Amino acid sequence: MVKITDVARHAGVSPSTVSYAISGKRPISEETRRRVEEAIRELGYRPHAGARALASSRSNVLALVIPLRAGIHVPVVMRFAVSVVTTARRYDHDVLLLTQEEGDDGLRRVADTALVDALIVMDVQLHDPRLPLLRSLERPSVMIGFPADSEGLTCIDLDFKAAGEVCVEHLARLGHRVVALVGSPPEVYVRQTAFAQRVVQGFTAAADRSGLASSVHPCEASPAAARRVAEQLLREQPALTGVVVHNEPILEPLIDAFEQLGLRVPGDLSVTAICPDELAESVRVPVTSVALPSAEVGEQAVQLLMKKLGGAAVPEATLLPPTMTQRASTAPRTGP
Amino acid sequence: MVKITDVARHAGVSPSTVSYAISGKRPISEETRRRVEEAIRELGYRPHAGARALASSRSNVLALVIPLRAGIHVPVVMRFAVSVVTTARRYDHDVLLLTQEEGDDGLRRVADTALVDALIVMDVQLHDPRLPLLRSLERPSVMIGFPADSEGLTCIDLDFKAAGEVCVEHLARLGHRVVALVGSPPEVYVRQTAFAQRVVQGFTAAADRSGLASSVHPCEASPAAARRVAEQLLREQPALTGVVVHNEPILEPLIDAFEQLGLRVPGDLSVTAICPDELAESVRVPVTSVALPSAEVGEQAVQLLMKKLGGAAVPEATLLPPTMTQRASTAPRTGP
DNA sequence: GCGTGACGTCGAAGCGCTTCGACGGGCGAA
DNA sequence: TTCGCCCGTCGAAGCGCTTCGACGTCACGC
Repeated sequence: MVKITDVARHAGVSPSTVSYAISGKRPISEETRRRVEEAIRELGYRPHAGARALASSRSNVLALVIPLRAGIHVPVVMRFAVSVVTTARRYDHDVLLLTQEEGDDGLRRVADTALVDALIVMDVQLHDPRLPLLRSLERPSVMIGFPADSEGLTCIDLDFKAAGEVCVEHLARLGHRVVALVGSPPEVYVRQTAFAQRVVQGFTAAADRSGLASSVHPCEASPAAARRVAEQLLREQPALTGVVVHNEPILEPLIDAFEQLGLRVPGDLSVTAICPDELAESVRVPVTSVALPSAEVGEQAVQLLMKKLGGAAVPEATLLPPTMTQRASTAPRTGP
Repeated sequence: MVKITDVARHAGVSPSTVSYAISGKRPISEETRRRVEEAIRELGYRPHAGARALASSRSNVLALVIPLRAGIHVPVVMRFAVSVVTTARRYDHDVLLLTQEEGDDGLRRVADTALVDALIVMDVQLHDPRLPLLRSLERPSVMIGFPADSEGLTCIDLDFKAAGEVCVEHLARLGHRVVALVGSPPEVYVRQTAFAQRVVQGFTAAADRSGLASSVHPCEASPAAARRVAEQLLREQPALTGVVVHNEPILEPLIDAFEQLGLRVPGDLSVTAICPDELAESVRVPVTSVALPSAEVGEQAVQLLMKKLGGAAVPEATLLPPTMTQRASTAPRTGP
């Protein structure tokens, strides 16, 4: 293994000079820097991560805790993770993967052993049991999603309330008067994941504001459940012409179900969704949707963390504004 | 930060004794071990990962390179990753997440800086550009999938050839005489990912052995493409009664397409698939399938790596035998 | 009774890097 | 001309841990 002293000798300088040439933490003459860089290249020098971490008390590694529970949409998690890794690399950091399963112990372990400098936690619940730990940890963290009380924490997510509103407002603008929200599986509400409830809030508030008749329906992530909900909606709200879907796996099955029940999309029924663009585009009838900006959330989460590591203050809450893309699944209301 | 000297003082022993008590690398009296453990608990001691890595030249971290290209099925990758993390934890290791995108440089970086002790590489191609690097690296690695030449490497995967054979043999046993394979998207074959070709080999070989008429059809991962393939099959092989599907996203759309073309599954057409059990079970007609054992592959990959890190020899190739689960999509051939 | 090991513990020497204080030389200001 | 200061570099002191050799003790066998 080639070490910093080898580089120093080869470049005719001291090890500390090599270190400063690499880190830029002290001024180094152009000439010396050149010689050092050349020596590094010629010898193929790579600083030892452990030694670095020990001496500088910075590991340049971030922890990412991913969820693995029922009701989460895997591709979204994956995109998010990839975006975190990619962004972290831009800041010369790596990413350690933890599973939700490890829980508090896992977080404490990687933080206390100085394996990581900071943490990113996904799938935050309203009363997430990890909150006290994250508050007490000496290392900065960012949460994806919002707990009930975000005091002293840093959170980021799509503004799901606004997303729900945007969907309703779009439908209202098209003249629809009776709308329904088909939401996430019941367990998602039961465990009080904030984003699901926020959508409901936004949906309901906007419907009330616009004077629309509305209803909310949690739904299992199976085609059969989708069909049941479709039938129920038609039975209970025969005047229904607008639907908002916040449940990735059943988006397509639900549209199928409506069509099989004799409703054309968007002819008889307009559908909007809150889901990744990728999914919205791949449905048979491309769906007007509010995008789930996983890549952007991941990128910003890392940037927030970098700021905190740099000692800067960051806002406690970052809500990404929803952006709606109009596709083929919505149209002005026809008929009476 | 509480360090090993604090623990030593508190327990009335020397730091080296604490170290040995923790690692068990030298015999320690029961009494001393007890005192040390108590001191650790009372002080909340956590060994500093960097210091450990520096002194022992072991970071206890594994690198996992995940693919992000088109044509791969995200949930499978995710399950695999989770199983790697979980298994690694059982061996007191953590997992660093790298993306394919980082390429050779990324691998070399984490290996050369001693950030990781060993590497797991997914989505290996027949002539994977990373092979020379992995061979030359001083750190052990395991590949998920098989390159054309696995000399000097350690590879593990489902035995896809056998999987293809098992599917055909199952259909043959049910009396089917004309079969087709609907495979992965063309790009998967173009870039010569071994597993896709292996399935074709097994499928073809078994069909020939059993004297079945057979054909092979790569297929894009879209419902529209599935429908086109279904139509084409009916046109070109009107006597077709058995289909093997090796393409997760279109499994359900393909069955839908067949049924819309007037073929009942399994009445008129038997369908088997190579896919995760989870998917096979969630289709409207549960599909007889060979499981994609991502969790098992991940677990065994880590175990292989641990053996290599322990200095033990491991087989170059590990092929997991396919296991078929019979479900509702296959039935004996009826008619003439 | 003494040599021989095994056992349990200690002290010291690093592992490879960062960082702090110091120092010489050059330059501008007084 | 001299003082002070900044620039560029060096040396040394750790960072917190593991590991190696050494040493004292005890039990055992001859």
